[in-house]
Amino acid sequence: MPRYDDEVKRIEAKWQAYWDQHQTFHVDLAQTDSASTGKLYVLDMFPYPSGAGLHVGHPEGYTATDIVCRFGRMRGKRVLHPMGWDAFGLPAEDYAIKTGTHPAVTTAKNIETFKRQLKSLGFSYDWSREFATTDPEYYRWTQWIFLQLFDTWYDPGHVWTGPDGKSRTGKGRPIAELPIPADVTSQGTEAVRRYQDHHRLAYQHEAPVNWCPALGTVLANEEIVDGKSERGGHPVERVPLRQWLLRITAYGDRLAAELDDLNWPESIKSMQKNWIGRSEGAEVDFFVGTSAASAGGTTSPAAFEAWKSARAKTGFPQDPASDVIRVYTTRPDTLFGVTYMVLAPEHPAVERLTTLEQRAAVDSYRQQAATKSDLDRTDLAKGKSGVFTGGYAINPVNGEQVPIWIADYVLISYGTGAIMAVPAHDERDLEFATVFQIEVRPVVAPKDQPQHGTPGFFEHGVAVNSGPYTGLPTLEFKAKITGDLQASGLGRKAVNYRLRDWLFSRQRYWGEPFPLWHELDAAGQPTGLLRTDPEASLPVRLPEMANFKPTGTPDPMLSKAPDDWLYATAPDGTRLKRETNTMPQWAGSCWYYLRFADPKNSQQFLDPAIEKSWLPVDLYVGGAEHAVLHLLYSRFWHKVLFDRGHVSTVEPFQRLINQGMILGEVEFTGYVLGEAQGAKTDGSPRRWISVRDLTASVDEEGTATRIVEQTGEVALPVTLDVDAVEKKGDSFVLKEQPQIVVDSRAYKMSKSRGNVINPDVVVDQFGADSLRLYEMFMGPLEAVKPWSMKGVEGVARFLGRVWRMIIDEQHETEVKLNPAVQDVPATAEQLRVAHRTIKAVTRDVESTGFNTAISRMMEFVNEFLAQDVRPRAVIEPFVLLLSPFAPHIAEELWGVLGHSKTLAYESWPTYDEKYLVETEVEIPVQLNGKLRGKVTVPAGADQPAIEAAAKADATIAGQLAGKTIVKTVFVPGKMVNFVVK
RNA sequence: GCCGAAGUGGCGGAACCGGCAGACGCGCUGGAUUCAAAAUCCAGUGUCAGCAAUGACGUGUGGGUUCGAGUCCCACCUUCGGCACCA
Repeated sequence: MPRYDDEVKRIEAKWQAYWDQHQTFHVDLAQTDSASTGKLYVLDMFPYPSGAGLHVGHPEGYTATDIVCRFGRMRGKRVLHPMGWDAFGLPAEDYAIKTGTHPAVTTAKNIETFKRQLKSLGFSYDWSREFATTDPEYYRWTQWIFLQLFDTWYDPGHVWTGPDGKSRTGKGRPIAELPIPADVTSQGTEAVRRYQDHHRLAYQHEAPVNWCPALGTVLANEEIVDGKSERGGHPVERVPLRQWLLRITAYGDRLAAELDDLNWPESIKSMQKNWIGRSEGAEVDFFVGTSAASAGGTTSPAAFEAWKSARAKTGFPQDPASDVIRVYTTRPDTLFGVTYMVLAPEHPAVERLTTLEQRAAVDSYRQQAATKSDLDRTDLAKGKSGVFTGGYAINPVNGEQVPIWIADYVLISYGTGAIMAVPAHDERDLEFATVFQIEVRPVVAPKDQPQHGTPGFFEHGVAVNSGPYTGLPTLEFKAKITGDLQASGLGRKAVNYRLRDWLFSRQRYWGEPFPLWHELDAAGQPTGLLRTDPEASLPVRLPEMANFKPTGTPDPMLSKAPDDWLYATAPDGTRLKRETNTMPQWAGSCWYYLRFADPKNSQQFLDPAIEKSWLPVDLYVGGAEHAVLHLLYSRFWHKVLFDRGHVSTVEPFQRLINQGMILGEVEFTGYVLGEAQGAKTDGSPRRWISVRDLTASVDEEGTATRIVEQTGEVALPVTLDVDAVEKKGDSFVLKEQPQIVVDSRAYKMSKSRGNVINPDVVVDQFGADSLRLYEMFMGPLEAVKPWSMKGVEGVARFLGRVWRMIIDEQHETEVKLNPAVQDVPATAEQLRVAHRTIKAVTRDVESTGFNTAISRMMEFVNEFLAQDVRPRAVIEPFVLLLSPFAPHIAEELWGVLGHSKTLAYESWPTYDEKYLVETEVEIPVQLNGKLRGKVTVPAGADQPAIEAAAKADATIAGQLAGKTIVKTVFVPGKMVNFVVK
């Protein structure tokens, strides 16, 4: 009795070994194949090989791409489907700190586990392309790309046509092509080098960074959630430090605009656009004079007039001089409503503008702001705070004196770090003005009541009280005044981004070293001048280190590296010290999709011929948690490589699908009062409380709890058995006490909740095919879905039925063909079912509707299990349809059906419409749009025939009696509807 | 607060262009097989009324368009994801 459940382990091991031995999925990209119908590059977001092993979330996307690949091969496509490891990063290093195990050892071990697990699922990767981002032969080229970034400056006005034939403005160009101003050239080569360094896409910057003492590293803004580190939830401090940044903002426009042509979910595109946050407005200079503070905080009208007429001649300077405060605004139309200005506390002009009387208050406020973490700043932002500097500026449009404040609601890192405040028409300014009782002057009115300006009106409208501009609609006003300011040298059009430059250095060990040296002076101090490692000498390997304890300071780990790694003397005698920062984890994942196409190339990062024929990635599948960062960084690098002529496409990922998260099993949670955690119970009746009477709350430790709305008493959650609850109305209640409403929901899988499903366990119990099939059957790939072990049993049962449909279970020992499978012609009805299934499954796979494709196959099996004769001519195509989903059982059945080699390259079945036509069809009959009956008529029956049949039907006739048909709606082949009175 | 996605049986979900709501699976009920159980097979299963034929109601809520709305339009509610002083 060879039952499927008894055979599954043998079958899966057998076919995994077969695919390995025959290199079934190996693809040689250099080879051309005239018979192929094109290339298909399908990529999974490669995993970080954590110590916890594979999670059931991983195989979801991996199964989807595997189906697409297997389907593609059967349709004659040449398929590139690689897998590798995103292996640099914090966890391996944290483990090293704890145990002393070298991160390379931990990483290798974890990779081994992941690989074993992935192989046990039968994915059709070309494993010969495998690599990890930690391989020196890989990070050699990561460093090489960094050198490209270092060698590039962005020329925003450059108009050019790329290899894609499209014209665009703005290009990353070699630093050698950067025009050097004459006054810089005249200062000598060192000045030129510094000028170039100032314009590179990779540059150094001293800035307050997010220093996390617990992790011993500086974090990027994106790695901080609610003021705490994303990993571990540790507090973060602001500390000034020299950092490497990548000038991603230079590409802001192109990163936003070039999303349009991509086949990505609209939600991801809009998330990226929001993240980039492009805004258009104007920069305006407010005159403060040269000695504002010493002049008692005010500036003479005469000096202002002189400045203005000078500006009319010179125009608006590129960089503001110290006699002005430059602001950025998106609403230059509200210039007549300005009643104060605000500088960020860190703004360099604060020092100069602060009067003697205000100095103490300003200094103390600045100190507070500097030490505050972002969290504190957000917390305190619930009310606005700020201090008057004592200084004044002059409003360029009306010559008014405007008081200058500092406040931390203005950020130094956005725009110019200074704003003109218009409390009447900006919510934040209004809040601030209310706290400090500053004048609110309305200058915009709603279109429908244009007489008076309306304070608190934040939308577009019509200008009032705005001198010569009064009466203009907002948009016209903006355009006009921006032009006028430009003409008089007082302002200009400006664009800003919410996106900041990318903080690219980390102070950890387990990352790519920078291929850079700092020149040292005679005293051994850095001069600020840099040298690069020659390309031929890459990779710069990580030095061996004795211990991995963090330095305890923001100094990088590598500053403790051995001297022979740290120091060198250049041929010209200059002493050099290595850059000791390492690159962030994002670096390795920014370009791995390129290397997969040519992973062994020791001459180039990627062969241009292969790049041209195999890029871009046609389908990229991964979790939505990478919707912004990874995908934005990758696109940025790709565009730089494009500008520098190393790749021929502007975008790396043509099509993107985000798989939805898999949650744990649905849980029912009731709440009780008067019990402590884990203290139950003496058998006394529990004091159940309905969730309707509870409200969510967060305690001091940040843990979410439920409390009684009226009394504030904390309710203890109790997990309930399914049998203890029932549905009542819209909610679930206790069976015993139906007035007690309970929670019913699925939670994110987590160790602490204990609802994690281990794929190894599922494979062991049901087999890889069942796991794959279940994950695809759960629902749409993109949806968030709860796990259900019963559901896995369901698909395992289906595979058992497939097995019995084709295999003779009566036979004692041998896996033999079921005698019902015969070489006889299929009946018309059997052909109809088969071709209907082929049509539906094909369409569903093409549209990634895997759940419905599986439903169709289930219908096929339900149909054919009931038949005593199962013609081979319909059974074989079915096995092929099933094979991308459940490849092991399909290969086995294919063998039993008499084939000697893998079905991986068999032609995908095709259907013929002629088998799909039915002889009779059932037509629904409606009366006034309501279904009243059905009539069966020959296929292709015309309207009169169907109407006659409908009227002849007993129930319809009864309903029609005594009524008049006013109208008949007829949809051929679909339905007929009588409108009656 | 802003941006995005989604609300359909007891549960996961299906329904292509506005045309039979609930495919397929889970669960549940009854039956067959069995000494018994597992496994398997058969039948039923949106709610209410009815012995039944059948009827009424039914896709988050309220309105609208239409012969006909889960699907289109307007307003709102809830859940999830993202952003959050970006001037």
